[in-house]
Amino acid sequence: MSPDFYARPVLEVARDLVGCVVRHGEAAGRIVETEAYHETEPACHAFKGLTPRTKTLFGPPGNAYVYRSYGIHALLNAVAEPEGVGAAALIRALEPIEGIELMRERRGLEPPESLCSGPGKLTQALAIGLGLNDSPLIGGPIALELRAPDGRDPVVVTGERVGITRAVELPWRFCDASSRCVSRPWPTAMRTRAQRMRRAA
DNA sequence: CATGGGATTGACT
DNA sequence: GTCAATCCCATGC
Repeated sequence: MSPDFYARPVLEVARDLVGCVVRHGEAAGRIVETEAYHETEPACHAFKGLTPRTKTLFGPPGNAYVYRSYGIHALLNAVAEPEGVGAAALIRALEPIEGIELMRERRGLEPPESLCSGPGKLTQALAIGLGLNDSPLIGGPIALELRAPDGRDPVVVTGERVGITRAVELPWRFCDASSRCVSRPWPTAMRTRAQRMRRAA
């Protein structure tokens, strides 16, 4: 993954990350869900400007932005857009590929589709903590690989972002409709698809 | 210095 | 469906 990949509009980065692989140590997973955040809209931490917390967001593209959510969970983002623009793609769900037993130990016994089906779940499964904030995604402890080795193409659908109270109408969520590991609630496009399959069954 | 609010999750009614 | 857990940081006095 080259630095140029991240120095692009965050909507493109978020969309193109679906189908890529995140690796930390012995655990790896295929990205099946992302969301885009940009300084020009109020749901983004960078909306308020440069503070100690948002310093990473305004820094070089291709770094990890890891922050604590609800006092409990660490959430993983990839910083996007040129340096000086506050934007990042939130990685919200993975399909486990490698180190599944390790993920089970870290999360407690779980069916594989529940190990990484949420932004707080996947950081726990991959042992990604706040100490990795601002670390590079190229040549750093967290690695992002361009496409899953199985060559499977994601079926990318968009939807509204989850868990926010402002700018809720923006369709800046990207999901792989062919995966069962996407977090709830599923976007309308996927629910429709599931209903069709249920009717057919 | 005190307060309030989350880019969530899991347990429970 | 509801709700608590838990902590960093932004804001205001």
